[in-house]
Amino acid sequence: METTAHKPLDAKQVMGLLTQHDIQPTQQRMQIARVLFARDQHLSADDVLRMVNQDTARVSKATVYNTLGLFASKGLVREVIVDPSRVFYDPNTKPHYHFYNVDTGTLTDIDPRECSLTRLPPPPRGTVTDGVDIIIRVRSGD
Amino acid sequence: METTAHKPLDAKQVMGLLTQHDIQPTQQRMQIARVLFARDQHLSADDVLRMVNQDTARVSKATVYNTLGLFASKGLVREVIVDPSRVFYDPNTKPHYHFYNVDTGTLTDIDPRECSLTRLPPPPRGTVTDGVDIIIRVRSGD
DNA sequence: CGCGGATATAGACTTGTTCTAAAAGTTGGC
DNA sequence: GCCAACTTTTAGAACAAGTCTATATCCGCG
Repeated sequence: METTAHKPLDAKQVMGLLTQHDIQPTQQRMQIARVLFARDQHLSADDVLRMVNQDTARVSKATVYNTLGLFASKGLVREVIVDPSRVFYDPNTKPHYHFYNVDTGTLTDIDPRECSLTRLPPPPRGTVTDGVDIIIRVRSGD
Repeated sequence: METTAHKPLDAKQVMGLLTQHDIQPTQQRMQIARVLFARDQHLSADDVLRMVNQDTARVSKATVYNTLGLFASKGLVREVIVDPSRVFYDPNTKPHYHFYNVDTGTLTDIDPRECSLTRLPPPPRGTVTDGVDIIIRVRSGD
């Protein structure tokens, strides 16, 4: 059901990803990238902080936030804003959309071929399009 | 460019709106609704708090938040989640989509007839669709 | 080695939002 | 009209995601 099935990446591959995106590979950036790209998933900053620190390694909260922001600005990951209480980071930067389960807080990818969005309106005067998000909000029958 | 051009409503009409949506009309709910429905606009809770209190009237922060949540749950207004730093409330509950200018923080409505979204994928097993959001993020050429 | 710029860090801080416990308002029965 | 039960409002404390600040650490280069 996922758009792409990432395989866990080794150190060399993660480093490649960073340098390709103009990001100096440092210890903590590698660790964070490793967590993000371990699989297709949608993690909050807090998730990343916890996962990165669950074994010995120490990465500070500030660094996690800085790094996720950096990754997003360099196009390494995509920020997904569906829940006012936290931002999700999506390692899949190819065009695709999302289901968001408001009861469980779960995000699921939608392959862009599964929905046809044609004929977008032109952006307002003096602006340029930056991205298109489609979010289908769903509920578990509660 | 707006989907619907609301005309400012008088007290009687605002009360009608509330009762039609199963909401006990109280003083403060009326005031908040009056601000929201004064025109087609996208206000944050904070905007509403300020506007409701700018003249004599006093409505507490807690009440503004409670009331906006109540209105949203009763379908009187729509919550628009595009910015992690605040939720917007949209008095237009008809299906429509949004431009979001990430530089200015401005929301603009998109008439659904301006973009054709056909063929939505079915919601994941055990879930029902709650709503579809389309957000076109734009930047002012900075 | 040791300098300088980039990066990381702890912890204080900010800010939107929620919670809590108490006060005020509303309603219906008598 | 008056009381009891319920709903709504309130001030302010609490909370949590995210940001800021000032200091420390790292790292490449001469």
